[in-house]
Amino acid sequence: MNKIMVIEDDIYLREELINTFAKKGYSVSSISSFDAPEKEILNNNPDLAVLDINLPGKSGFELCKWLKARASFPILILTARDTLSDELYALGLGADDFLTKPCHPDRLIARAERLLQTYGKVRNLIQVGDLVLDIDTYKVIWKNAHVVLSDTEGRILKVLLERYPELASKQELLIELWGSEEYVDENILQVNMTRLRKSLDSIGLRDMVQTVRGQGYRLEVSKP
Amino acid sequence: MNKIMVIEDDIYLREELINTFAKKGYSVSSISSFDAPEKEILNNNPDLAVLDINLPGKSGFELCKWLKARASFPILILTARDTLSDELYALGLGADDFLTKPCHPDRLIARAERLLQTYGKVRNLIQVGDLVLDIDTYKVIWKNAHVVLSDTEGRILKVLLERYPELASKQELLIELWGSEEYVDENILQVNMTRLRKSLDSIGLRDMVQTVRGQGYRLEVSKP
DNA sequence: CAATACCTTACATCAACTGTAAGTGTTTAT
DNA sequence: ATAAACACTTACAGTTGATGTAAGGTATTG
Repeated sequence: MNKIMVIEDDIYLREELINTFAKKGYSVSSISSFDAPEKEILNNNPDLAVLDINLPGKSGFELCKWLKARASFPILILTARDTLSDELYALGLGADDFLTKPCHPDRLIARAERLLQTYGKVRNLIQVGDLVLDIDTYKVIWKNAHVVLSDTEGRILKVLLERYPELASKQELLIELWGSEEYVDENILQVNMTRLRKSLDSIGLRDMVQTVRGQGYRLEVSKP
Repeated sequence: MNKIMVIEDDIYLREELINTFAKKGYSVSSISSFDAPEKEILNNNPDLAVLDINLPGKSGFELCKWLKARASFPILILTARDTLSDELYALGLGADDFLTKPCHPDRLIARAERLLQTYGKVRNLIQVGDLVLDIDTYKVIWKNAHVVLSDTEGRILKVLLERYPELASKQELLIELWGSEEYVDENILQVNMTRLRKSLDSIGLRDMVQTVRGQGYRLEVSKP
């Protein structure tokens, strides 16, 4: 069954939420510490996150934005802040739904299940800005165009997307793609960079892969 | 820009909705007759449908269910019926969001844009029951498993899914896949059926492709 | 039990992907 | 200005996976 992660600091509400989902048969986990919640959530790799806004430390808004840039599970915001501007802000950050407390358990369940169903179709996607990469098939979607990359091109783009907005060093790429940086001709990386750039060009993504002389490569993605 | 279709019988509200979306730069269309709205909507092929519930003739609920079985664009329900049971019913039918009138235009826009963004990633998918096929890459997703089919296998499955729940005749398949049914050895279809079945087996989809002796093949898909 | 329809496996051909090699272009430092 | 270092591009050949053909096996029907 699907894994749901509850990120809520009020202990009573948290237990109630866990109960609500557990009764429906979901495997539920929650945050044990709000010192570094990001890592804990990513490591848990849930199918859905239910997120409060008013948290100790990093706010739910920040967390939402941070997670959306890295992970591909849906985020449902559940908060007592019921103003329209909060809702608009959350949706703008990429939140997938926005419910206000108090919320009827049936509504919460129904909304959560809708998200799980929708995202069941889009598993294994990495999204950065307008760009989407399917890591099973290396299909790249951008605006209304798409192209299917070869295996090597796709693996390179995957590394670049995972490092974004940082650069990926030549060493990292050589190790990730060819197992070692020793005894591997750096030319193989250059050749495949050319190939990747050509493929991305074909759907209008010119100059997306930028060279950082002496260090590596970096993506330049226009924000949505 | 994205196409939005407004399905609302109250003429004043309809114009207001059209205006709201048009001002944001969307291409908006609406229903001209409620005699046979299904065909008109499908022909229009929008990126998003905004749907009222209380309509003359077929109700919005029925329409939602009918569309979800055939089309792949998101449906946002906008209605004056504000009970929880209405919302649960709509979400259960596959509606992607449920807003109640009166609704602030900014909220409507934000929710609509979120749906457009999410569904931008899932373009070119055929879904029947729990099964999803990406027609660009022929990736099949089922429950938590997936497999990428070869070109020929994928094209066969695509035809089978398009004909579902009817059968696809051998002639149809031969013509669609190899251009003609004359001078094409029927064995090539059998060979590739074996290959397709083997691939589907590998993710647990045993006996999904059924033979109808003397006629063709049919899918047996367990409903979600 | 024979005829028909369907299934399976092996094999050769073909196309796409990949790494190597060699040569060209660009940037940096002296 | 010029050489050295770094990066890019193109061509080529080996390898791999997909595809259609062929041949033989299995299942269903009357």
